[in-house]
Amino acid sequence: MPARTFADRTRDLVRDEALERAAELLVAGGWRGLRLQDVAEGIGVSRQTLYNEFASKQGLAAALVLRRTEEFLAGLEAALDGEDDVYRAWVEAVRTTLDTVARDPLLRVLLTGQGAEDLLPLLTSEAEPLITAARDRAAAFLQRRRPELDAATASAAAEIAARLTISHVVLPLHAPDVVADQIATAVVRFLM
Amino acid sequence: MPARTFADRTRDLVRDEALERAAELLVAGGWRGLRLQDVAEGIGVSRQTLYNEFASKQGLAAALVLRRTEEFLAGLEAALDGEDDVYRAWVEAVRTTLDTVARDPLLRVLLTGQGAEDLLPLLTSEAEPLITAARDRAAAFLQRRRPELDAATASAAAEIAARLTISHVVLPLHAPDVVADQIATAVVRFLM
DNA sequence: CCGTGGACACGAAAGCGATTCGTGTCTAAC
DNA sequence: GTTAGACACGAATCGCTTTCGTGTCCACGG
Repeated sequence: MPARTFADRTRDLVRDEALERAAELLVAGGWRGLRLQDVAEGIGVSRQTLYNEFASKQGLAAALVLRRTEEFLAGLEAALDGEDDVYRAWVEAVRTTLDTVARDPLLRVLLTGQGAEDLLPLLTSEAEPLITAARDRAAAFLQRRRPELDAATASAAAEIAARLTISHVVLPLHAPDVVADQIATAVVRFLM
Repeated sequence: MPARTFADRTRDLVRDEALERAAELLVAGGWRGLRLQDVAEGIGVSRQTLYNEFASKQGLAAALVLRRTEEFLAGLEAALDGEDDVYRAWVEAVRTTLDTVARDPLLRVLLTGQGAEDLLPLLTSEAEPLITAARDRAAAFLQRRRPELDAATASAAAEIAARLTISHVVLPLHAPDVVADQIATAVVRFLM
């Protein structure tokens, strides 16, 4: 049981607001345009406090990436678990992913690594892990629903879905509904 | 019957050598580092001759893209038609594509649009068409082999294969053989 | 005749100091 | 424990000059 003192709670509050504000400024002006001064002023603390909390600008970025990653994976898992049928579950997961990425440039960079000249310098070490993380969570979902599947098949199907989804983010040619149906169909048929 | 005069043949020879030399210099030094002067000296003609033949630096790039595209598509089609079984044909097509792209940076740019800051400024108008062209040729192959397929299904299967292949070019996680098997499997199962 | 080499204007890029800006650290004060 | 202020240091920016490459023209020569 965590002994959360008052100091702990204010600390978390600062982290929350700082990351939120940093995300806004980051997508607005890029990595280079992000100044710690602005983040501090934006939430009403001193610049020094941010250094106490995140150690450096890179540290803040790392915390930001960590948070967005977890949010995305949680949303993905919720979409998958929200439906009984595997096909419909996957349709929902793809659709929400497309939707989320469409309105969040930061997530797009984290997932695809596209147009990152100015956004997040740590994409090289974070873009690939996020994709494999998404694949692994989706594979786990598959094995939860279809316990008879072997791990390799589930992982392969999940990876196909992840790669196709990202591909359609990078190069959209069809409506999201059509894409979601195609990917979900490919997955269920791949599973025999 | 084309009346190919001597002038026509020397003209084609100049085009061939110029495009070949330009491709080398392009992948070596990028678009900005490519000087028409060097191309001309490299094949022993004057700079003016290149302008007579390609009109501009952009014109040379366009001709280069056109040629590489056709070479790639011809190789793809040859790989597909080289096998009787659809699964094995697709394994070969994916494998040769991965192989070709691995050793040709220019093709990689044309197919993926990755790392094109300096290579080919016309990727915006050429990268997407090449992908759809590959999809359409692969779909045509499918309908040749399985005449009972409707156009939409064949096109969808071909697009899935194209997108997956490109995805594995951009972010390779497995050995080419494994990838080729997975993609070919996905295609044949997608076709019921 | 068609290719060549030289000449040219024009805009883009490179080189180069002087200067501003932001990070990261420290300290005195509340 | 947070804050405002000061600081060094490296990176980015500015204004300027100079170089470079494109695209075009023309007189010459095999």
